[in-house]
Order: sequence, then C-alpha cells, then structure tokens
Amino acid sequence: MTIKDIAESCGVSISTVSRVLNNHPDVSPKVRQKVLDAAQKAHYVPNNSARDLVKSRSEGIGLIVRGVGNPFFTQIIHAIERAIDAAGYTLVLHQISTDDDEIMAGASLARSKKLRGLIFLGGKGDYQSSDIAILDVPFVCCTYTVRFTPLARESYSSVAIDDKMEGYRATRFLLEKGHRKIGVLINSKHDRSIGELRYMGYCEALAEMGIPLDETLVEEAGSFTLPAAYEATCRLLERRGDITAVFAIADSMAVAAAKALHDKGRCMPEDCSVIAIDGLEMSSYFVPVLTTMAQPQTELGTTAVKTLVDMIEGRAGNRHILLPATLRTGGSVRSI
Amino acid sequence: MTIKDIAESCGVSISTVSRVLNNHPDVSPKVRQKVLDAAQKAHYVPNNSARDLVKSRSEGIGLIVRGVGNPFFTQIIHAIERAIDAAGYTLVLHQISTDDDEIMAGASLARSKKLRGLIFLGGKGDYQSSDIAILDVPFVCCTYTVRFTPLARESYSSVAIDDKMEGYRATRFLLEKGHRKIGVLINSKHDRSIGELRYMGYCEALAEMGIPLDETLVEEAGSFTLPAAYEATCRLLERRGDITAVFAIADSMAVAAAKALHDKGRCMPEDCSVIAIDGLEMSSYFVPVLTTMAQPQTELGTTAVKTLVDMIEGRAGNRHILLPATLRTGGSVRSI
DNA sequence: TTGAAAGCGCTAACAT
DNA sequence: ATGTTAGCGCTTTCAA
Repeated sequence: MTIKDIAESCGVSISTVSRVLNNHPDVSPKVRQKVLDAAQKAHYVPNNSARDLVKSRSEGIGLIVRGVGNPFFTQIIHAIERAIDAAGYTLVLHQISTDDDEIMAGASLARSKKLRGLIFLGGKGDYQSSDIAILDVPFVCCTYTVRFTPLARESYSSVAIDDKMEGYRATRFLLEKGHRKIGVLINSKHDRSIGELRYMGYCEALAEMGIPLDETLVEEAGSFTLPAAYEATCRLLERRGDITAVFAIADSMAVAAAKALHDKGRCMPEDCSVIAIDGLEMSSYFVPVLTTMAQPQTELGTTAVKTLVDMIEGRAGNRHILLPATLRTGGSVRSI
Repeated sequence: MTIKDIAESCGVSISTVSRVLNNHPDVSPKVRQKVLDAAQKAHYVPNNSARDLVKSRSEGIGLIVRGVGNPFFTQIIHAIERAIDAAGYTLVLHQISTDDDEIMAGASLARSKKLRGLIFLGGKGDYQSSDIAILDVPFVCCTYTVRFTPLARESYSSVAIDDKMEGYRATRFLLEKGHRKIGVLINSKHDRSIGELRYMGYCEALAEMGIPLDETLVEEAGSFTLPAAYEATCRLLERRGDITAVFAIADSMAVAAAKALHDKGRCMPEDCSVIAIDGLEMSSYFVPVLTTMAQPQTELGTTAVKTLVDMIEGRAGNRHILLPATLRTGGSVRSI
C-alpha cells in the first residue's frame, strides 16, 4: 500500500495524496477528506526510507547509545530528549551493543536520515582522527572525553565529568575520614576509558598523602556487571581482609561490593565503608544510602544538546565542557 | 559522497561499485581494489534508506521497546538479540517512549525496513482489532498479553507470565507465612495492564482464604517509578501501621518500599515483610535479598523469537504461551 | 566482467 | 487547486 495506490483509488494524483498526508494547505477540503478516508481504510503507513531519501535534510539529531539498559543513561537520555525537543529538533535514538563501532553507526545513521548532528553516549573514546573523518556532521561525546589518543581537541566536542578528579575526590573523602587501607574496585587497569581515569584519581589521592600504591589493594573485575564486581570484591577481601574501605569506580559495582561484604560477614559501614562514582537513582534507595560522587545527569544531557545545537546553528565551534559531580553523603561511609 | 561519485572517480559504472560494496563475485580483482580504495579514501558510508527502499524485503525482525532503560527488559533484550541472530535474522531495535503508539511505531518500522516480523516489549496491551490491522507482518507481544479487549486470540501471539496467577502466588506465599494484614502496592487499580492483573491475583488469594478485601490496604503509586512507590508506601504505612507484609507488584516498587519502611523506623523483614514480582538482577544483590516471583527473562526472550520465527517461516500460526515464574526466596519475608 | 536502465516510495519544484 | 515530472541513492535485471 503506497501513496500511488491511494491516488488511484481516489482518482487523484500522487502529489495530491502527498500534500494531504503532509498537511499542505493547497488542497480542497473535499479531496482532502476523500484521501484521508482512503488512507485510513487501506491502513496506509508511510515509508520513512523513501521520505528520508528524498528530503535534502531533516531536523533530526541522532543519539547513539552504547549498552542497552545501562541504568546510568536513563536520566541523561530523558534530559537529552526534552532538550532536543525544546530546541525544535527531533530525536533519533539508536542503540548499539558493546562491540559495535559507534562512529560507524553514527555515520550511517546520519547519512541515512540526513541528520544535523550526533550525540554519543557511552562511547569508547579511543578514536583516531582517521576514524572520525567519516562524520560529516557536528557531534558531541557525552559522559566521556577522548583522553588517550592524539585527537585534536578542536575536532570534536565533549561534555563529561572530570573522571580523574572525581576519582581523586572520592578517594580523598575516604582518606579524610581516616581510612588508610582502601581497596579499589575497577573494571580494568588499562582499558583506556573512564575507569582508568577514575583509578588514576585514586592513585593521585594516595600519592598526595604520601601513601605508596599497594597493588594488592587493586582488584579488576573485568567488566561493570554485578556478578563480576561481586566476585572481584570476594577476591579482594580474601587477599586483604584488613581493608576498612572500598572505592568502587561505579555505583553498580558498589552495589555488588556491598553484597559481597555482607556475605563475607562484614557490615557496611561498621566494618568496611564503600564509596563510588555515578549517582544512580536506585542506589539512593539503598539501606544505607550509597555514598557516591553523583554525576549531574540531567545537566550532562542538556549541556550536550546545547553544545551541539550551538554548533549546528553556527553559534559556536567544538567545545569541551567538564561538569562537577556532587558528593551524595549516604550511610555507607564512616569515620575511623 | 554516493556510489555515483565513487563510480566517476574510478571510471567505472555505479553497478560495478555496488557489486564491489556488496561483495558480489563477478568483479575483477583489479577493479575491486580500486573501488575499495576510492570508497575508503572518500569516507564513503552507504545510505541505508536507499538500500531499504530498493530491496523487496530484508531479513530483519523489529523489536519495539517501550521505556528507555527499564531494567527489567535488559536481559530479555539480550536473549532476543542472541536468538534472532542464531535464527539467521537481523535485529532492528526501536525505542519508543511512554506515550508513543507501539503499533504505529511497529508498522512504520516494518514498512520502512521491509521487516519480516515484530516483537513488542512493554506494550500497553489494550489494542482493538482495528489497531492491529495496519500490521502486515506477524508479531508477538512479549511480557504481556492482551487481556482487556475483545481481540481475537488467533489474530496475534504472546509470550508472557500469567500475571494474575503470579500475583496470586506471591500473596499466597505471604498468607502461608502467617501474614493476614498485607498491604498491596500497585501502579493503578484499573490501568488495564499487567499491574491490574497482578492485583487481581492478590484479591483472589485473599478471597480464597475467606479474607474480605480491605481497601485501606491498597495503595496506588500512579507509576512504577521509585519516588512514586516510596511516597505510596509512606501513605500506606501512615494509614495502616499495623501491616506485617507488603506485596509490591514490581521489584522496582519493592526497592522503594523497603527504603520507606526503613525511613519510617521499620525493619525488613522483622517488622514488615516484602515480596514482589519480576526478579530484577539488582534486587538479588540487596541486603536482604528481595523475595520475588522471578520472571524467566531469558526464556521469555527466546520463546518470543521462536514463536515469531515459526510464524515467519510458516511452521505455525499465532500462539499464546504462558511461562511460569520462579519463586526466589530472599530474606525479605519472615514467618509470623 | 561490465554497463545501461528501471524502479523502490516519496517530496518538491514546476506547470497548468 | 491539482497534475506532471525529476530525482533522492541504491540494487538488480537485462544486455553487451
């Protein structure tokens, strides 16, 4: 069922059908109604591929999200959605999985839908300048910034927290509470991502206090999943039963760590404190509430959109914005 | 940058370029390499709209998901992804928001991408037969079944748990543990969705025991969000401080309920037990672990795909499958 | 092995 | 107010 079929069944031309379906004014009420009725009766559904193909450009902004159901993205996505809407653009959300190439996915989406710009959420952040050359629209990396490659700063935009600094602040908070034997729960020491940056912050805080880095306090989970973090915490506790605090680089890992502590017979925070980074909504419903460096999720989203729209509308070039996290003081940390 | 540009820059025809880009065999190695190089150098990215438009049909299966970041969907989506892949099809995931029309979104996606079938996750389930008439491919409703409208059972497929029965089982479990004053935390009494069904199960379990339904034990949160469930629990406790147990119709609501209990000075499970339905991964990392009727998430996904593929390949017609939930015994319920 | 040409379904000039 | 027509970028016969 295409507009051609409808045109024939109504005895009008396809352009008239197209006009009706797109609410163009120059159509007589009589014909308009006839076409509408026919479309309804025939269960007509427009083919967006054909539409996208013929339009020279859309008012769409693509959002490439890595990781179905990463709870940390929920609020950011909602904020982006609202901000894009408010700016008069249309959100085109596209999910990719862990091992997909976000740049490719973005480029493909942008071409196919004639998008005006792109936002990347949860990207790997290890691009080469040759990688991003295929992107012919402005884009902004949200929640991460390309730190590990010689990508020219003026060739892309980013909106994120200062991961290293927040890792430093979290660790520093524990140090100030008197903790000295602080285990750290990370994804991987050298994954060239936010995890590595947060870990660097941990190292820096210790160094500043003159505490040498003790490798036996560092535990790699290999991923951000709950089971992996749980197992990692168990290993850490087995090796270092004397720790008084754990810094988990993500709220999700902290949740699993808290459970592991409990299962190993330790109370949180009496026997062992826990702090993290992210500020998931759900971790604020824990008992006790998880102490964490909460990312400004809504602001990250709105700022990403603002930065992008400024570029699209020629008001500004590429920018890099770091937003501060906010300490959420829960009951998972105690002074010693 | 289109295949036409590449064709010109290589001095070949567009059909040759198309052949190279699609790995067709009948191209000389020399020409193939030249085209590949040119495409690479020019940062060529195919336009999928044009592709989709010209193909008579794809091997794609659409997955329409309502609700960005509903944690309950994560595992199901992964299972669907794997199953679709294993069956030789391609997953096309499409997110819609709360107030979007999933049937429309599905129909549109199916038309535009020439899909072979659709899976709906988190649909409203209140369709009229006129609504689904626009769908010209087989589809299966996953995690819900259309219970509240006179939709002919043979006109669609579904794979879900028996929400009413699991609501009954959860309530029954509390009754067997000796609880009699059981508060129930629901989304809405008459939202014509799974929430209503689960609530009906609660009513049935009470009725079976000869306990009259006490409206003051029923609290509507208005949504499945944590803040709404938290507030609802507070209202419930204020009105009925004498309850010894709460049945929350979803794990997410139970999480908020547990926090509210704590903040109101009640211990879980000593002062008040909590049971729910869903079986989120995260709620099994709680202390104490949340007792819940865990949905067979992976099986729901794989069964949905199997049902759909059977229809696509003509091996079967529409079917309705109910899968049993499994009681996950945590520490959130005690006997009295 | 390669090219020419038709057409997927639609929009947007341009005519009338 | 309505119709005609030229593509959008691509795949796929059909010829050569």
